[in-house]
Amino acid sequence: MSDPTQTIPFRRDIRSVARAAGVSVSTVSRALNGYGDVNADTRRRVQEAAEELGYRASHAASTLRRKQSDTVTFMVSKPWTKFVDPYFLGLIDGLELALTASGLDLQVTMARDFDAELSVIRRTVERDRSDALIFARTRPEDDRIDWLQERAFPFITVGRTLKNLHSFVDRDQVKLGCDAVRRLAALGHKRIGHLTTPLRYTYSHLTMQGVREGLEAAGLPYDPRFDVECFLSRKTGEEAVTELFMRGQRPTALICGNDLIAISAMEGLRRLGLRPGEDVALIGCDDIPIAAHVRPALTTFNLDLEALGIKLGQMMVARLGGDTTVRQELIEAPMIIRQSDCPGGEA
Amino acid sequence: MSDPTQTIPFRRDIRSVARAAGVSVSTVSRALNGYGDVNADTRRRVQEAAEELGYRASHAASTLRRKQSDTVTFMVSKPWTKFVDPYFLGLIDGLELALTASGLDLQVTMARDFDAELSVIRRTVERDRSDALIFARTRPEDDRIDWLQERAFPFITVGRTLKNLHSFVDRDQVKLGCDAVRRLAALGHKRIGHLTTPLRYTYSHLTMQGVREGLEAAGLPYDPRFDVECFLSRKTGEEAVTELFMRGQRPTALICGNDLIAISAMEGLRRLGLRPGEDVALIGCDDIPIAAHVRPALTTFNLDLEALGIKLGQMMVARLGGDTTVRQELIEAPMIIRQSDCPGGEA
DNA sequence: CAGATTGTCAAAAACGTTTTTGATTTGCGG
DNA sequence: CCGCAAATCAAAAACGTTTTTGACAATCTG
Repeated sequence: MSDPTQTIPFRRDIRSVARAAGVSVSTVSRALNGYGDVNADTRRRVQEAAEELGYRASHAASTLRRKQSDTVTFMVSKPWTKFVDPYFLGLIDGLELALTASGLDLQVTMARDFDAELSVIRRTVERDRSDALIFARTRPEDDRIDWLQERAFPFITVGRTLKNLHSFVDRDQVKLGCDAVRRLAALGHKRIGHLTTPLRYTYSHLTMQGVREGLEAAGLPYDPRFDVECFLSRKTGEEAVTELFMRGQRPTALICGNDLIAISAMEGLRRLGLRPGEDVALIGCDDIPIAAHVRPALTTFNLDLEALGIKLGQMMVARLGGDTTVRQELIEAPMIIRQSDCPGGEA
Repeated sequence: MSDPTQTIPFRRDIRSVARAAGVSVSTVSRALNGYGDVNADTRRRVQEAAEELGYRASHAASTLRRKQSDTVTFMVSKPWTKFVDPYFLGLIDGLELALTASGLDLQVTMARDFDAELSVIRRTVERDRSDALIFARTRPEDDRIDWLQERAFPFITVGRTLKNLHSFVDRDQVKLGCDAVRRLAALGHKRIGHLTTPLRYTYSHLTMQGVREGLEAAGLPYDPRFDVECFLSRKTGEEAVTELFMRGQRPTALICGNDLIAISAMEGLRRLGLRPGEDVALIGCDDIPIAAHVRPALTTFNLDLEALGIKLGQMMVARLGGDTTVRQELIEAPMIIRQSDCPGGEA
């Protein structure tokens, strides 16, 4: 049994405030929402009464009447809930900062699995729970985006699609892949493996594109047999490395789609009797906190996710403010050079 | 400019459905909400019409009328948004599973800093956005809980307080601390350091209590000089180790409040010329994904957070179903023995 | 067969806001 | 001193549901 020492059972609706302040209901509303035609003295009286009673407008009633909830929904998909993905948290941090600065609430909902994604979106949109949507993990062709565009519902994605025209923020994955190759090529590597993140996501394709461009720029041939797709849930970097070497490819360097793949790949290399960072160079991606602490310390790409989130939030504020121009923002990811990318490349 | 091929501008309110089905508004509501007094045939017709139109009841209107939102809010505090904390994600995963199974929506909001916590709670409660609250990182005396109890607003915490009587789920931290000491004592260690998580949280105190109980059970003296508080944002395990050894204490084993502290402490040991897992034993806590991959692989405590989340969700369902009995559930955390807890203890 | 009961539905009253409309006062120029 | 504009506010009409009330049949009971 809950046993509160002193409950507060008072009715805290707008009528009580009106009574307490000795004005009409409509005046209370105008006073609290900062409208013009209310006397400064009256406004003060109303504000005091509201404060006194601990009154705040019911969100449901306000939303119903105004037809907007001042709420933005961020949908997070399954892989992020299962694996610890730094992406998610830093991004939301910045996003929340930008949104609350403009009086918007951020609300996060989960999509348990692939199919749930669309149904979460439908629940949110059809029930009018939110003014706009944000989600990531975009795919080359993404039916979530088709659905939203059919209904002209505001949304911004983190990541691109290859089919639709829409606003997004994204990391410059192409440049990232290119930079990784350039770095390794400069260190003398000629056979560069690529352990990619799942290819169902657009960003994996863009990284691959960057890798290919980098190879071309370095005058190296592209051989698809040096690519292995890593599914975080099933095939770790360790297994990918094993597969790569079993296949007969013997890369002297590995570009890894993320840091967990890279760290796990180090394990795989050791199992094959190779020393990561000495016999085989590695470059990761994301710079998760542990990346600096593993041995050899991981060379990787950082990304200021909070900044990305802030930019995302500002774009959303503009969009909800009525600006419907499509904005597509790319962020550069600087390389953090540590120890895992060693020279190499003897035949 | 967004350029949807085919927008759907139709009004999708309950009136349209009523018109389409040739019945009254009230019948539509009763039919869709599964009430008894509606003919099976009529109900089918209504459901078809609703399906056809893509109708769902506006959440705001429904909430306003029913005075409940069928929504539970999980408030996540700053440290979780800044540091990658596996706690958060797995827990929410299970929680969401249990809640949606009962038709409740989970919604996550962020509290940017210490002060924001109460104001987030106030926004949620006073504006009636949610039927109940969940939050973690409880402190020995927690004014969030005072505030909620004053208002008799439903909530469940993850973690305990030392002052109030309320429902919670928690890990059995005392047993955990005790187990860690027992393990190390059995391995021959006599001088055991404790790098605790921040003491403003209750669970740190409970772990310390467990450690003390374990020492006593093992016949070892408790010396507070072997405790160092680690603030994740400022003092990593590395610095804590340095401080501990500089102080002149030379523990042969370290119990670390979480795995990041432990991994960072390994670094500190190496810097002092000591080999973690050989010269000094370490036990971490939480079993984050990387714990198995560092060298030496970290001995730590696992916790089935998804199970904890499910339990939490079920408690919440019961609470919102009208059951107001206080429930306090403790989960045991099994030790995962790897390599970092070596024998030791020679004087 | 009268009266009571049931089954099915429509009408209308909420829920707590915001916004429109219009009424009353006040200030002001002529 | 009179009409006109500006300032201030109250009344009332929404917003889209759910739930209560009650009306009308059809069915049963005695």
